[in-house]
Amino acid sequence: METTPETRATASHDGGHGAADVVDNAMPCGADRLLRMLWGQWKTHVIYVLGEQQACRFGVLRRRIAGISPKVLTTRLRELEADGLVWREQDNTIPPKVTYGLTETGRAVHHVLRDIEKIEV
Amino acid sequence: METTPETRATASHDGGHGAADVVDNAMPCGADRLLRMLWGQWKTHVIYVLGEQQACRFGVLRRRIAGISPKVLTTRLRELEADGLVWREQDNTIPPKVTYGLTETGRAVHHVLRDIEKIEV
DNA sequence: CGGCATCCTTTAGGATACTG
DNA sequence: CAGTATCCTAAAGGATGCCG
Repeated sequence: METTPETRATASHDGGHGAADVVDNAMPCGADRLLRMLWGQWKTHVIYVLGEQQACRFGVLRRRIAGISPKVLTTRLRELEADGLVWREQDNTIPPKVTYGLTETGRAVHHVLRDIEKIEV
Repeated sequence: METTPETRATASHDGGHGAADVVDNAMPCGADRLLRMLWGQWKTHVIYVLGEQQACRFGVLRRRIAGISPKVLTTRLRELEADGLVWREQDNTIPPKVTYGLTETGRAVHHVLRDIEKIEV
């Protein structure tokens, strides 16, 4: 799902008969792409925690998100980094020190998260 | 995942030693709940299409969302309805006629969807 | 400390066929 | 028309354990 970005809207060959009910492929839904960056069990929590401070180390992040396993946290962070929502800074020392934070886009997302929170359900 | 709402934050027993790094269980993240309503492959598309008009019949909806199967569309609609984002009106006639639309909350979501779309990535 | 690697279980998503 | 029912595959998610 994450690996194949455009698996849909591939049905434009059309049998050849006159198309009147041809599907509306001009689906706007740019929000879909961004929302997809927020799918997955812990994404919002990561954004939240990172949004509360300027930067955060891996271990701290992990402790602040109760119940997440290191593997999953790493995966989430890599996804968010690949999507340009999170930056990562690594010290190649022993012991290693890796710091994470939100990018500008990440902060924008953090902001809409706060808006979403306000919706009464 | 949808069926077990609070599987996390269950680690408050604490060994007994002074707790300084005790996890921050007061995770706010109310956005998480709403965002979760938007997970799943076609949710945003449904909200979008329904948001463009006042109401929409099942078949129309299905044709406007290229590639979705009836089963999946039904599932998505049931989920959105259960979450209070979509209403459903059924005529028990033959042939049946079922109409869907956004609730007030659904419209609020549709609105933030438009905001999210504006985020530059 | 901050990860990868490996394995496994659960869940989501979809194709197809049938029905009130 | 608007769904169910059944079956199947692909991902996501998570529990270890090892390594630089």
